[in-house]
Amino acid sequence: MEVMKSPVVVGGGGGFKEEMKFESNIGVDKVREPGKIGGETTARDGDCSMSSSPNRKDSNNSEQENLVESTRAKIGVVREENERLSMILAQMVKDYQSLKMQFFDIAQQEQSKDSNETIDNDNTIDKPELQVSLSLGTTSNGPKKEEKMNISNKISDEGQLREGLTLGLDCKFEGLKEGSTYTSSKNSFEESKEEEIGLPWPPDRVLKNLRSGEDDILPLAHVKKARVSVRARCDAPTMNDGCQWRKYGQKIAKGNPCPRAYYRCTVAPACPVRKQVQRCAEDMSILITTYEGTHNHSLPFSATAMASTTSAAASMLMSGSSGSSHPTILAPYSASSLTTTTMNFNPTDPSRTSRPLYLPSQSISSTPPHPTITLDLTSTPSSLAPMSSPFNRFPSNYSSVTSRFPSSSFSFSSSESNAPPPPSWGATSNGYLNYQSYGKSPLGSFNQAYMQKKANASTLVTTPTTQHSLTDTIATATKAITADPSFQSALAAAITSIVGGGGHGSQGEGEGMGRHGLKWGEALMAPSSVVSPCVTSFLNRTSAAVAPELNPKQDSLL
DNA sequence: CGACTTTGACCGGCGC
DNA sequence: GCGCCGGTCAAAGTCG
Repeated sequence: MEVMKSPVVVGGGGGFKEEMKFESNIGVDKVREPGKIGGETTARDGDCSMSSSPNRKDSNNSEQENLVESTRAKIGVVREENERLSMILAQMVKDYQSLKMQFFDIAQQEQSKDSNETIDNDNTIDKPELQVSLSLGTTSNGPKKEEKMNISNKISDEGQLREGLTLGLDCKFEGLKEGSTYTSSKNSFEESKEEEIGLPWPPDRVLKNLRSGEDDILPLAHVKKARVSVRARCDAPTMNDGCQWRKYGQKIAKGNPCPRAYYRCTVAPACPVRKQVQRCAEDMSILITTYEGTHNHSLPFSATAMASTTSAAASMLMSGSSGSSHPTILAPYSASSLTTTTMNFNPTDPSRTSRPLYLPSQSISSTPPHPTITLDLTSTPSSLAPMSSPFNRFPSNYSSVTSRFPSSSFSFSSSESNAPPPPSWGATSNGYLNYQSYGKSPLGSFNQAYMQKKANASTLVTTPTTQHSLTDTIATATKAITADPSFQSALAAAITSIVGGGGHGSQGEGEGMGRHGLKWGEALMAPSSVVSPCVTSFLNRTSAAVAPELNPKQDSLL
C-alpha cells in the first residue's frame, strides 16, 4: 500500500509547480496547434466574415480568445492530471517490481535458512514450524523468531502482503505487531498464532512430538489449525485452484452420503497443506473444499488467488479470535462459522438460482476444535439484476446466517460502482469473484455483525441484512475499523489479498491438476480491473479513518 | 513403469 | 472402557 502513497506525494508534492508550468506550456502548444488549423479555418471564416463590421469581428475575436483560453486551461488541467496519473502508474509499476524482487529475496533467504536448519534434524518438516511454535509458549526470543518477525514486519510494512505467494493461511499479524498490548488475550493470541504459523501436519503428531520432550514448554492441549472452506459450484471432482494435489484417502463422513476426499499438496514434497473435498449433501452441484495448513513453497501464479483468498479469510478468522477476550470466539464451523465471508461465485451456471447454503455441522466437519471460515462462492444473480457493473452481476441474495456464534458477513461492494465490465475472461466468464454487498449496505452487515460479535461472543446472532444509508454505514464501519486493530489487520489482509491475488489469476493458467481439468482459476480469479475499483471504492469511502496501511490515498487516483 | 487413485485397516480424540 | 468418528497410511489396482 505504501506503493500507492509515494506516487501520490510525487504527483501532488515536489514537482507539482514545475509540472504545472510544464503542463501549461504543453497545453498552450497543444491548443496552439489546433489553433493553427483553426487559424486557417478562422482565416476562411474571416474571409466569409469580411463583410462583418469591425466591432463584430472584435467581439468574435474576443470570444474566440476566451474560448481558446478556457479550452487551454481545460486541456492544461487534463494533461496535468494525465501526466500525474502516468507518473503514478510508472511509480507503482516500479515499486511493484522492486517489492516483488524484495519478496523473492526474502522467500529465498527463508527457504535456504530452513534447509540449513533442517540438515541436522531427522524431521525436516516439523522443525522450523516447531521452533516457532515453541517460542510462542516461552519468553525466550530466539534469533530465528526475531528474524522471522522482523521479516514479517518488514513485509507488511512495505506492503508486500500482496506478494504473499508462499502464504497459505498465515498473513495475519499486522494488527498484533505491538504485541505487548495483547497480554490480556494471551491465550487466544498464542493459540491463534500457532495456528496461523502453520503447525506441521497433523496436529496430533505435533502433540506427540512435543509431549515426548517439550510438553512443559508448550502445552498444546487443543491446537487446531484454522480452516478455510470454499463452497463453489463445480461439476468436476475437484476444483482447479492452481496447486497440485494428490489424493491420499477417502471417507464417508457422517451426515453426508457423498464421500469426502483427502488431498495433500504435492507442489513441494514436504508441503503440509491438505484439502478436503466433498459434495454438498443438499446440493450435489456444490463442491465444498476445505483447506488447511500453510504452503511452505512458492505458489504458481494460478494458485495465488486461492491461497491469498483463503489466507485473507483465515486472517479474518484468526484476527477475530486474537482480538477478542473470548476464547470461545474461535467457534468451529460446526457451530457455524465465526466469520462467514461470503463471496459469490458461480463458475458453471449463473442462471441457476440458489442461495448460500450453510450446512449442518456434520456435512463439513465434526471436529469442533477447528476454527473454520467459509467462503461461499455459490450464490447466483437474480435475473432482475442490472448487469451494467461487474459488481452487480451477482446481486444480493444473501440469506441470513443463523449462528450460535456471531458471524460476520464480509463483503466488498459496489452497487454504485461505475467500473466497466471486465474483459472477456475465459470460457467461464460468468463467474466472477465477487466481493459484493448485501443490499446496499456493503459494510452494514459486516459492521453490525462485527459489533455484535464484540458485544457478545456467545449469543445467538442472525446476520442482519437490514439496509442503512451508505453514509451511516460507512460512519459506523469507520468507527468499528478504527476502534479495533485486529479488525484493521484482518481487513488489511483481506483487501491486500484481493488486490494482490486477483490480478495474477488470469495468468499462468494450466498449472496441472493431474487428471482434473476444471479451469478453476480461470473462473475464480478476478482480473484486477474487476476487483480493484471495488476495493478502491471501498477504500475511498473509508479512506482517512482506516488504518494507515489501508489508506493508500487512492482517492487521489480516482 | 511411474504416478496416481482406491480402499480397507489403523490410530487417536472425544463423548458417553 | 467402549464405540463412534475423522483422519491417515499403505498395499493393491489403474492409467497413460
